[in-house]
Amino acid sequence: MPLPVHPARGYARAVPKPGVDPTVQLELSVDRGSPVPLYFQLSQQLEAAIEHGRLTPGSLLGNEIELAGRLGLSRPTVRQAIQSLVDKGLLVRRRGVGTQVVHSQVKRPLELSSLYDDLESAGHRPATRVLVNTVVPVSPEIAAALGVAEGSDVHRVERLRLAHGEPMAYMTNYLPLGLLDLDTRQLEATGLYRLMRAAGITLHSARQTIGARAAGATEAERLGEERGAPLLTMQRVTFDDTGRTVEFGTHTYRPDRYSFEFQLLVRS
Amino acid sequence: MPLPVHPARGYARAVPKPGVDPTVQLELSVDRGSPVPLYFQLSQQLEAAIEHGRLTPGSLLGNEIELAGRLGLSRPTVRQAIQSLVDKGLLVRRRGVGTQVVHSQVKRPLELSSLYDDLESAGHRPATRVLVNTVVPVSPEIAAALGVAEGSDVHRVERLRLAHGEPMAYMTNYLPLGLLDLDTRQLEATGLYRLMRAAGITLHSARQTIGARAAGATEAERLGEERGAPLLTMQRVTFDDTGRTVEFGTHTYRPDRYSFEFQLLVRS
DNA sequence: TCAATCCGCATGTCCGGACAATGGGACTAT
DNA sequence: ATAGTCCCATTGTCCGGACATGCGGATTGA
Repeated sequence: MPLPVHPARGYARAVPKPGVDPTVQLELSVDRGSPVPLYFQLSQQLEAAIEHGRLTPGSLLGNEIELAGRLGLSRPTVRQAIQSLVDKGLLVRRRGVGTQVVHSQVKRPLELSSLYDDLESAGHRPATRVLVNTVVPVSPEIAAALGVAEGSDVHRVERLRLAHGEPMAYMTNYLPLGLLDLDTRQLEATGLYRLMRAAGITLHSARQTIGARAAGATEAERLGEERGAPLLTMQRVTFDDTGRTVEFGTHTYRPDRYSFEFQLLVRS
Repeated sequence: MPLPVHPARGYARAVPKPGVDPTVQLELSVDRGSPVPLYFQLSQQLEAAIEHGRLTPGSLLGNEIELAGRLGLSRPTVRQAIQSLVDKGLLVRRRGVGTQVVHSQVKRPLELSSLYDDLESAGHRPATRVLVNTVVPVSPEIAAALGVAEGSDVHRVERLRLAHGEPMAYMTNYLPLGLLDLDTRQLEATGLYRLMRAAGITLHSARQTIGARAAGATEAERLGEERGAPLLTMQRVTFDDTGRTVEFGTHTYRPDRYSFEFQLLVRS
């Protein structure tokens, strides 16, 4: 490049370099008449563009000011949209550089999901067999986990989860009384979490432990395994957004038919 | 105040009800001379107050406007501080009601952490024995997982992790060449993630699979187990913030000595 | 006594602007 | 060539204000 001598303090305007992706042109638009928040409309469109490859990994998003001007939005609104995608792990911001699409195939981060929903969305035709659905006095351990008084009663539900007709998980759950009524037919038609949401319970968080152990005689038989076979185990305590403990569960999985898969994000 | 009868449309000022926690008085302050962002100073103080019980679960935080005025900050700044704690699961906002501290004992959510750091912070005196530290040509599977060309070479590291002198995990890791140099002494002194961070790699996300299986003869011996004993397994692919794959690992754990424990938040 | 209605409160959304801080490239001097 | 310096682009932080929206309690009416 000949680089003509420039007068003092004069810089040549940066030319888009062939190797580097310039600002991507996208058809973005927002509907001010919609009740959907503007930042949400924008973040959804950006997410869809990433999903469909219209925004390629590594490409810059164009600076916020210009993007805001192009859409007729303010910068805070644009920033709010971008921030939500950064939180999802789809974008990375670098001060002085810009915002770019993350290369790797980011799926969804680990979320508090029900086994039933996971199987269903994976096309596994889940089925549930409710084996026990009663009310029992709590043991000291369960009382501690659920945070209820030691003499009280709780729901006890034992279910066998099948996929493609084969047993996959054996699940024992305890729930405080009065939160929701556990109808066996409903329990066989859907998952526990969906019932809780339908009952107006807003799930907030859960504490989980995943481990493994050898199958005992009875639990081996439940899952169609041999005694001593390895089992994948999960224990979970779930809280709603008021802080109440809404569920405690102990699950065992056949490891040849189920494993936990998820994506983690670094919180920085 | 004797509360004189008010004219039409006049409502008596709400008196703090004895049963409900009123707005909590806290000593909060920000230092405008500090380079630490104001919203971050505030969120840290709030988090510390929750941690130490000065903000009790269920108590209201006081409305944002008043809080901003008391601290001499603007509402957006206060909101940013509060939002970061909501994202951490420590606070819950309800429109028309206020922001309150979550009841349950929220620990930290699941983060992309190293086994070494976890053990160390739990006071388990972790030790590492590096068994293999070489460069090998990739197998097709590893090449696919790491996203490198099929003829190329990669680092291969095999380590045995001990806690209290007992074997707990056997870890095999593959890394692309050129990212960092793997010194065996350093690998025995700390964890792999810490080495990566020290080499200027910014971790972004990881894809994990947790399962279980019966131990084969050789892996049983490595962990001091019997053949056929249940093992907890984990596979992980880690990406940095530029989208590069920086590590692929296959780990096996003795389930009587290790399990995965974490907290999940519902993303709403 | 109970249901419908109204109203205030607190958060949710959005705007327009200002200055700071950082990363990288361009230029300069060695 | 190489190291150092300067400047610029872009995001980070912060402000003050405005209106919208949903929840809950108090009032009102049947």
